[in-house]
Amino acid sequence: MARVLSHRNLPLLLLQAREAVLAHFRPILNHFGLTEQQWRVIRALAEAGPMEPNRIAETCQILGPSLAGVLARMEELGLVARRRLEADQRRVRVSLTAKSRALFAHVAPLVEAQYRELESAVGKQAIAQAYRTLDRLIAQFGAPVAAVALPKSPPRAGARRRRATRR
Amino acid sequence: MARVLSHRNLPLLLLQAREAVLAHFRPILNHFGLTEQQWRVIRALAEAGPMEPNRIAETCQILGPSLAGVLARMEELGLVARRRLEADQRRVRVSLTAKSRALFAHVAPLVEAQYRELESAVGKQAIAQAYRTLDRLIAQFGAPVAAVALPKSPPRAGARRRRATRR
DNA sequence: ATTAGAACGCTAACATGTTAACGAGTCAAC
DNA sequence: GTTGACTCGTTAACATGTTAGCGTTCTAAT
Repeated sequence: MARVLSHRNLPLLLLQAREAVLAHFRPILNHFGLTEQQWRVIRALAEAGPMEPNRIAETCQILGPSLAGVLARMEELGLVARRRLEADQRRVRVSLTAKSRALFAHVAPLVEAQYRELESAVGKQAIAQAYRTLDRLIAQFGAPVAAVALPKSPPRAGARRRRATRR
Repeated sequence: MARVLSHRNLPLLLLQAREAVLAHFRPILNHFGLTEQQWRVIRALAEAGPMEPNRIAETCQILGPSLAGVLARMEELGLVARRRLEADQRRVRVSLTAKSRALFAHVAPLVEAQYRELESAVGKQAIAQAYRTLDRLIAQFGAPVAAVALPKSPPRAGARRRRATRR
């Protein structure tokens, strides 16, 4: 658990914290053959009901293009169902299946139990404190902040590869 | 900035917080053609001097296999140099080049400036508070915690694909 | 009725994350 | 001196993250 460089490097510190927390839950998900993202999607749909991809994306913090693949594989595995909306053919409704609902019923209690395990080891109010701090951080950093001015012709590390036009 | 599901979901909250913070720095790195990981590596080497891959990995929170690719591309771009240690031919010493040192000299002040911008917008002690909370979180969750018992034959979402032996 | 924009989900191309396993090098026991 | 366990960096195979751009559908202005 090396922690050099963490000061004046908030993103890295958040990454390390996330890893430290997630390490306690990863074994559960692996045991059920679920990826972390699949579990986020299942959990979101189980708690909030059927949703459209863009809502899932922002809820689960997964970008659209990633989500397309995640949902495709989950559909393949029979974990979600996708159908176009009658009213608007662009939009899609994603819902859980019987299989994923059953899976959720198995996994959720274990995740909750692990949570309580951590709470009792770390202290309930320490975790509550973390929630408060993070909530505030997100709210404050979400508001617009002035961006530093960037030089016009910077020394670039690597030229961005050009995209091949598809056809 | 949707924030449903965040409660009783600490990993997701940390992910959202990280994204909220990083959003303010990503434009700088993109401007210089750097990926987030490349910047972490350059910063680490600039601050701590030459290192071996396993040290870089734990410092930058990048897993070994990912780092192998990151370093290979960075070497290709002339951002790092790799050489085997004389004493132990398994080990490697990674160091910055003149090019990446120059790049660091350009980028670091901008990152610092953006940091100060955020501090003045959010409040210095709010950020200090975040550091304290995250440090404690990492320390406490890093310590061993009892793991919940897992069922023997779980309903698996997807069978893990078998690995093809290479030869 | 037609058409320019915008919304939505998606594909494309590449970089990275994750787990397993490999291959070369080291070192200690025999 | 061989052997066998171990370390280190890496490759392999697949899932996901990231940015650009495409194609269809919808909407609104003409």
